[in-house]
Amino acid sequence: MARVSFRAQVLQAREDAIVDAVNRLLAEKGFDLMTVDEVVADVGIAKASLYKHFTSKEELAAAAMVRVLERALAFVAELQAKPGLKPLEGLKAVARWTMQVQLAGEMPSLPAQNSSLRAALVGHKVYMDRLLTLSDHLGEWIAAAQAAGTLRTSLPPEVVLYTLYARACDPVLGLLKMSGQYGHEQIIEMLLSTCFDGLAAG
Amino acid sequence: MARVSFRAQVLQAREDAIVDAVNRLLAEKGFDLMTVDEVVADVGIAKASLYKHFTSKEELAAAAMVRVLERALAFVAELQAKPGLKPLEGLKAVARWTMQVQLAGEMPSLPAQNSSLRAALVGHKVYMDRLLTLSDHLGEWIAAAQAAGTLRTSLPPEVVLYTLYARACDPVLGLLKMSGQYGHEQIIEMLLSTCFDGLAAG
DNA sequence: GTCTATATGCTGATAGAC
DNA sequence: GTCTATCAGCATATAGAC
Repeated sequence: MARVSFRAQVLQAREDAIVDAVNRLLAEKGFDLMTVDEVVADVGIAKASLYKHFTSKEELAAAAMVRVLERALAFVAELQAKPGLKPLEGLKAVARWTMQVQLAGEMPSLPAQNSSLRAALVGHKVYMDRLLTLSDHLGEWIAAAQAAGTLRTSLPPEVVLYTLYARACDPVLGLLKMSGQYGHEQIIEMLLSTCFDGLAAG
Repeated sequence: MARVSFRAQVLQAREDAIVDAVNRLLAEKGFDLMTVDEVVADVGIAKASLYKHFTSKEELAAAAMVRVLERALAFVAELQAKPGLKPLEGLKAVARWTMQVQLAGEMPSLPAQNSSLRAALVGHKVYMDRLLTLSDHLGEWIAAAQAAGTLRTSLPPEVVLYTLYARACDPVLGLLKMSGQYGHEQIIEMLLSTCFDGLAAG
């Protein structure tokens, strides 16, 4: 195990604080409306200092996304350690987890079609690695669930995967939360139900 | 019928051209990335002229949304004129229509959580009127479908309504379109299927 | 109402001293 | 690496001549 100097630990802590702030602001206002000035004001450092750690606003967003993806990967690993877990249950658990993160105000929201950000993200090696790794794990569950007959085989795995990812930024969740009529657990169960069982009567 | 002067017609045509450009740019880049300069460059007028018609960028977005909502209302009216249309079929037809508009690149995309825009929209009388009118019509179909047993009664009507509205800005559609593996009609049928029948096997 | 020219503020990003 | 001070550019919105 490599020794880590005290100085390096302080730097790491500062970077963590930056990513914390970025993550919260991204969840709150989204990428376009988040400004670097807000980030530095939140962390309590000078803007030039931030740019020593991260070279652009896009890289800030990528760092926040990487951290969320790694949390997701950790959650998936936890699930996979359970023996006898059915693939469909794994998929539902992940969908539930993304909604919990969203309700906690910890899910960064990136514009679906921002060109500058998309370009930066697809060119970001760590981000792409985490995203593809997660997709691989979910893809295995999807294939297994389809083989087990618990997931509809008429849908291409890709469509299932995208549909699950979309639950992480579903505006319906925000609307229901804002209405104040339902508890968090209730919202999650209803959205899980619409996602897996659909709107139509069985 | 009121007589309309030639001058007024020209002004109306110009406003239509402005809303055309706004609608396209909103669909293409979204509200935050759309600039008023692009709009006026697209229409071929001076910026000050645009601000004689619309007093702010938010009002431009509202005008585009009003036009889309009125197109939706016209579509609903068309459907309601058909005798014997089942409520569930009406809801599916509307969902299909929103996806077609989206695939045609004609669906304005507004940020879900932009504060300045949201405030302007909820304070915009015409926009709110059209939105509530449409919600009323869809709400009737939802109630009728639940009464007829074709729509799950375990879901509050509000949740169904929001879920349908969310199909109009579903990122899954854009991802599938970008992948290039599926035709437009195929994409729509798959997403309709996930929406109404769910992901799980029946 | 339309135009040219401009006001005003804020953005992401840097220079250079310490 | 951190800071203060600042840059250059672009955003929305407006003044004032015609």
